[in-house]
Amino acid sequence: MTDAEKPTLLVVDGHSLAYRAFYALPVDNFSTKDGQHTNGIYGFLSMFVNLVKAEKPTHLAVAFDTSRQSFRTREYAEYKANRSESPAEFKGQIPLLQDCLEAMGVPVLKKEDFEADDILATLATQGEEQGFTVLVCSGDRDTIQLVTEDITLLYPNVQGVSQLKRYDTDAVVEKYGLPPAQYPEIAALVGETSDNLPGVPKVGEKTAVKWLTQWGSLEALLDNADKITGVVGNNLREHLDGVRRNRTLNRLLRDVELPVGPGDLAVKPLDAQAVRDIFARLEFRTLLPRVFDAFGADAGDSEEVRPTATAPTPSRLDADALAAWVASAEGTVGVTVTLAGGTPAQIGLASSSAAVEADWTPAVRDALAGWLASDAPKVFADAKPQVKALAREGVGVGGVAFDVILAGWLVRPSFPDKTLADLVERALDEKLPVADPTQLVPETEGATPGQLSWFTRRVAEVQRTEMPERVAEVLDDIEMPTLTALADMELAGVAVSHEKLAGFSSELGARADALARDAYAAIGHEVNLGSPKQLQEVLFDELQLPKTRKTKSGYTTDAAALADLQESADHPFLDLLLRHREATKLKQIIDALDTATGADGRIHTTYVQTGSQTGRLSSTDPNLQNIPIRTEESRRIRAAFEVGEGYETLLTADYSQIEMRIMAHLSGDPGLIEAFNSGEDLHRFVGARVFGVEPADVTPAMRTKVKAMSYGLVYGLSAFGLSKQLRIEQSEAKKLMLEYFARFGAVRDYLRGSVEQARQDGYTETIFGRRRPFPDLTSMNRVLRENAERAALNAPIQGSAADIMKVALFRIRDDLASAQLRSRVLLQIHDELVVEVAAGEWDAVEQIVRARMADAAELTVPLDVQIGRGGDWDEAGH
DNA sequence: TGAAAGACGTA
DNA sequence: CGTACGTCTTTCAT
Repeated sequence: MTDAEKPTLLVVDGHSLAYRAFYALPVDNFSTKDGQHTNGIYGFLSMFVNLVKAEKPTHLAVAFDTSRQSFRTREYAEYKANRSESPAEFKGQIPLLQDCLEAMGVPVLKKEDFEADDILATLATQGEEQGFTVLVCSGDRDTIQLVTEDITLLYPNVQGVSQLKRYDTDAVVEKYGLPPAQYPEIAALVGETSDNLPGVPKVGEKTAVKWLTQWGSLEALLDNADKITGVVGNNLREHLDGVRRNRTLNRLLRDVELPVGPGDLAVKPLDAQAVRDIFARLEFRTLLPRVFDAFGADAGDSEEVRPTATAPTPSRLDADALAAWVASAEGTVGVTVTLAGGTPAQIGLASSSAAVEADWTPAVRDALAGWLASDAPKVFADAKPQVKALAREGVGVGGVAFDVILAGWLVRPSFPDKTLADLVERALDEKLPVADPTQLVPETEGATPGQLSWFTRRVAEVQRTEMPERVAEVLDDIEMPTLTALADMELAGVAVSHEKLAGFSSELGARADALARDAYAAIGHEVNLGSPKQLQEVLFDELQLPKTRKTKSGYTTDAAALADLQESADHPFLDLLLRHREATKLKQIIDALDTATGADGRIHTTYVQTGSQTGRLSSTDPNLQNIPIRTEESRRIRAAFEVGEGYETLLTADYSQIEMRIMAHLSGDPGLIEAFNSGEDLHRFVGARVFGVEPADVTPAMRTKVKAMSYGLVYGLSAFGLSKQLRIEQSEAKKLMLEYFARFGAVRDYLRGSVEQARQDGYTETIFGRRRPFPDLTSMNRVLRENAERAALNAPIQGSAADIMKVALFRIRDDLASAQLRSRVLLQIHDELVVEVAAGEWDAVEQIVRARMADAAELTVPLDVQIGRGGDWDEAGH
């Protein structure tokens, strides 16, 4: 039986987790109007539904203590005697919580004289024997002893219950240095304060582990207690009985007689009405949909019945049969590699007539590697993580012909479908079978990898026929090759200097503290400088400064507004606040980068190819597309991005003024085209035209104005906005715009015309044919319509720039590969690339980058590329 | 606990 | 009353 087929049993210690939730959530904020406290219930259920949603158990139970008394207190009266009576506010919540669970169809187990953990231990042990994958969720450390190959402990972090840490055998060994079964021996020596079980004085975890490792077991250690020297040896000898008692008490019972066994705990449908009723009583609203979602039930009101999609039952093939199958497969093959923590777990393949699948084993890998690497056309649902996982296994993937997630995004960039299940509903109007935990005898197993591939193929077929020709070209010619390039970049990562980051971080930390102290002094008391709400009180109530721009709940304290305030009514607090913000912001960014650095000393971001509505990429975990650059000091962060081991230097390449160049191309404006062909500085050229002077006589002030105007054009700037930014009268801004358009009239005509075109078509289009729908352009709501107009103005320009950069990116990658160069692209920041250059390859790489960026699109104006070189990103960025 | 709001970093 | 993003912190709901 494979893991995927094994049923999963989840057993939860309701008492300990609700208790933690009770202390994690402020009790005042969680009570019903008649005064019933609900924080423990809410916190527990919130954690619980997340757990069920994430782990999808097939069998489930929650255990509770019945009282403080148990066989342990009879054996040792002091057991847990140090615990203060749990507050009445908490106790009252337990029966209500049990009611909730019962309404949700979750078995609630308790047994007089035993603790919840004994029930967990019994069920976990039986479950393991009966072939379950068992998850134990408890806030009691003693449950560590239960962990085995098949039993994993989920243990809440220090604060609250939102984060659960997984303890499998490896994690326990890593943390304690001994196998899980021996954890109680450590605990017996060290003692457990919360259970009122004193340990051997002066013996902590370190000593306990050392002794147990040395003697092999607690028993052997105690037998040889006379051989331990020193004070700790004496202490041990004086506490032998205590240690034995601890060990007896912390042993969880695995044979508690229970009315049910694991097999009786199959997840069953929740009673929707009962859940609604009790949640209404507890005044839980947001929790309701989450519960229905986690338990796969329908909230009830509007049920659309869709047929459940069907697929052939995939054959499970061995490596040789798989190799034979792919060799004879015709047409595009659907491929699904299921992942477990970034490594392949199973693979499923589907042709038009059959589906096959297998666990991912070395034999399967070797059997399929050749076909995977070949040009044989393949279709995926979200290929990038799968391609990356295969790459880590040393398997290249070629022929990545279609990705249904990318295709779905191209057609509906505003509401990209995130999963294959979404697309099966949209494209096939069927429901993808999902493992339905609410059904006693599941009608539908979850779809297997082979079936997922089958559906992926079918979705792709429908998408292909429904996709406009030009959009299909964007997918084939831009997005698919980009996908592979991005996978390479993410795998490569970028090297960062921990030393540089750490040094800068502590510097900024000290500065932030000092600034905060000065700021408090300036107003005579402390205040949370990170709280806009508290700052408003200080600025507008205490200091009586003039009111700033309104926000939804008061007045803004953003940097621009504070700078304005400084002009009208300066107060020392303002400058200190601004500088504090700057220092803490930089520190945050630095610390985030530091923690994101992998064991290889590099940061591996994830590029979200469907992350924008315009065609741009986005970058997450961490976002490497918003690393500071504007201030001299912030560039020290860029200086921490360095060339990595085995490489010689970093190369940066960026398009200068690519959006204005696209504007020149799209509008065909002769003046703007001439500006770019003249080689003159753009803003100087434009300034000369607008103000009617020689280029040499364009003053810095004039240049600033036309520069703001040019950039603003791309965003749909108004006279109001322009006046605001340039801090000039609105009338002057209006005049500037009129002068600008008098000289560059085709630009205005283009912008107007493109919005009108979009209004008629319902979408905008980039130079390459990427579309973005704009239904709001015909809205009767003026705010909606005007917002859509500005976005529609911008979309073809920003989108065309994104298209061009993508083309450049994958061509550079391909050229570097075919020239057999080791150098590789690491980062893309919209109009900039960062390349890691190997020794001796600079000239070749620079030539490739320059050429591929410049010729990525054929415009009426040249694409200018700036190249920089240096040992770090800051140096290279000049 | 998790969603929303506010602030701010980039192109 | 300027487009496109992601992340962090605080506040608030419940």
